[in-house]
Amino acid sequence: MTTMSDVAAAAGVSVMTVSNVLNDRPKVGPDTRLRVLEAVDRLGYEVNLTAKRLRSGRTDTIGLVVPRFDHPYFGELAAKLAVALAATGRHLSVEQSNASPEGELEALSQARIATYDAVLLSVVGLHYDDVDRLRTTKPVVLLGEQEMPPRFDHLQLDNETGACAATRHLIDGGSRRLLMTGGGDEGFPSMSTMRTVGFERALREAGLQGAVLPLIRYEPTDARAAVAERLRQDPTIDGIFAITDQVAVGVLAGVRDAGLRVPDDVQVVGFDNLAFGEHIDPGLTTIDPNHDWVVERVIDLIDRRIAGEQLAPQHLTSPARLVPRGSTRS
Amino acid sequence: MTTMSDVAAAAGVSVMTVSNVLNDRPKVGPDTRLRVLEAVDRLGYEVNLTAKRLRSGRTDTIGLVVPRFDHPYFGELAAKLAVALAATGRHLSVEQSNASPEGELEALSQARIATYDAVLLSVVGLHYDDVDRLRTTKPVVLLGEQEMPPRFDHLQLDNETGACAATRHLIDGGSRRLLMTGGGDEGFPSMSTMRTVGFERALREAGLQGAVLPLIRYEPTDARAAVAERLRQDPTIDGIFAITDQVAVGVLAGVRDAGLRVPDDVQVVGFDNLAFGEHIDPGLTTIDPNHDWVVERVIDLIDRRIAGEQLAPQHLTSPARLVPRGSTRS
DNA sequence: CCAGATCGGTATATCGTTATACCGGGCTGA
DNA sequence: TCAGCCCGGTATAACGATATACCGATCTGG
Repeated sequence: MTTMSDVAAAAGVSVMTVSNVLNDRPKVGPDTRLRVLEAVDRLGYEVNLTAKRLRSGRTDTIGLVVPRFDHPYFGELAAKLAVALAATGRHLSVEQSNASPEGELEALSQARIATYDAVLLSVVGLHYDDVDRLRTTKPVVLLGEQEMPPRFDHLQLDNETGACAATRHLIDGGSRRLLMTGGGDEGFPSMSTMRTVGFERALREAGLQGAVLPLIRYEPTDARAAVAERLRQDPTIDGIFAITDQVAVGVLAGVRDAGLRVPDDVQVVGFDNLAFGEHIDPGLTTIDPNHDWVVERVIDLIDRRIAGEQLAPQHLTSPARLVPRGSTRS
Repeated sequence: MTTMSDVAAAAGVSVMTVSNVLNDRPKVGPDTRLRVLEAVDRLGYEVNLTAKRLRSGRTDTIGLVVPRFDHPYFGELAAKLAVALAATGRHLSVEQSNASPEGELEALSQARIATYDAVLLSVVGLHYDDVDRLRTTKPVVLLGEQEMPPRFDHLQLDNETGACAATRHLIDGGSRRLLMTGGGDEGFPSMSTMRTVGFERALREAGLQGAVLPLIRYEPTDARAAVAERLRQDPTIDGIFAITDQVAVGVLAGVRDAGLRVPDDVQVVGFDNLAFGEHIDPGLTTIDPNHDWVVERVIDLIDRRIAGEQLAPQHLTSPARLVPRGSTRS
């Protein structure tokens, strides 16, 4: 490995001068700068980021910890974050929190967090205590709907309002016998609980009754089977609010399995606005989680925290917006 | 920040003893070990990974560089890699290569690569020269179909055989007027070129003719419009090989837009076996890229390289397998 | 009973940068 | 003319861990 001293020797200057040139610091004459750059080029030198990080205490890298890589929701969020961070010369590095089968949550160790300037932690599927254990020097921003220690900055979706809007949209489109697929009150304000609350509020306001069909896992396969089964028992259901778009995909298939048509017999609305929803048939009506808003707020927050600004823990809620497509009539 | 010296002082031992305890090295008595662990616990100490990395030269972290986070293909691969690496106590960190609008490919700098023990580089969308410029100390394994400097280890899919199998499957199902959506000979053995070659080989072997409909971007929206348009011009087309599952989603929509039915009027087959293909209607027949095989080979390779084993650059090709579903008849 | 091995533990140098303090010389201004 | 200032540049000490060599005591064997 060629180091800064090699370059310094080759250019006949001190290491500090090399460092100064490479970091565009003042105090270096134009001719010296050229000599150094030439040496850098000739030796193919590149800085050792690990050493730089140790000494400077900064990494110019933000960590994003997600429960799983293969969920499109996080992929879409990560892509937008990466672009926004790149605009200010920083990098995004994504890690998975539950990779080890024992669920050891190593990505949550304070040691790993300290290797970033800040960490965005998706708390979906994490427990209050897992997060409460964190004693960290670096800023941590929580993302997602789960009750978490209030000392952290925390961004959530407006799940209740979104779910309420989704349900109202079903009612406006003529549905009267509604089913929510996935969800149920989990006893704390989780994503599931809040969306269920929104669903029930819309029902109440319209003077209707509805049912909730709980699911163990919010995946298409489970949802498909459960919905088909339920529709066979109760073919009068004419509107389904799926707790996520992933579930909605299963719901669409389940409705078909039961021999019914979307949206003619049953309207379906999802939640998350994943990219594929636009392209399937019928297009999936859904609630948009406003990733752009989240990205903007998150970056503003970490910038201020990294700058050392003292402000009370921020608990922000992103507005949610209905995206009507072919799976509803409206 | 509490450091190792703080712990050493608190336990009344030297820093090396603390280090020895924390790394399970021998040469430390049982009582001393307890004293140290107690101090670690009391002070809430965790090692500084940056310092550890600088001194030891190892990071226990593997980098995966993908062109974009929001493509499900990479998400699914990353998830499997993360789990496999966790089994041996290592971590996976995912970066996006083209986050900056200027396409500066910073993730490809030798400096960033050096922050990992090894890097898996998805070369989709990269140019030969971008990769050829890399002078790196750490092992780099290329993933994906693109002609690249032979001095690197390189894993690819068997695109030609897969595409041929897909096309043959269409023919077996009764299609005679075939269209490939996306693809075309790019003049070098890219994913696009090789899948096109496979398509044409199957046609030739069956004594059929077919057409290729090139696409600028392999995304559903573009594919949908292009296919609908093409089917209106030529309604006799009765089988479509979509170059990727993402494209296939658009193709399915485009076929519907043209007033035709899948698979009755037009059979469709994709490539990549993305998770959603199982759940849409009709289920998408596709070619499975064998991620498990790739993960196994990749890990074996980097383990040997990290261990310093000298072996010629490995160029491996993963077998591809047909997954028949409802979008084809057979 | 003593040489040599073993055990528990430590002092010191080092990884490759950046922060800090400092230094000599040419200018400026009174 | 000389005090003081800026300019270009350097020497040295960290950052927080690990590798290496070494050391004194206790154990073992002939």
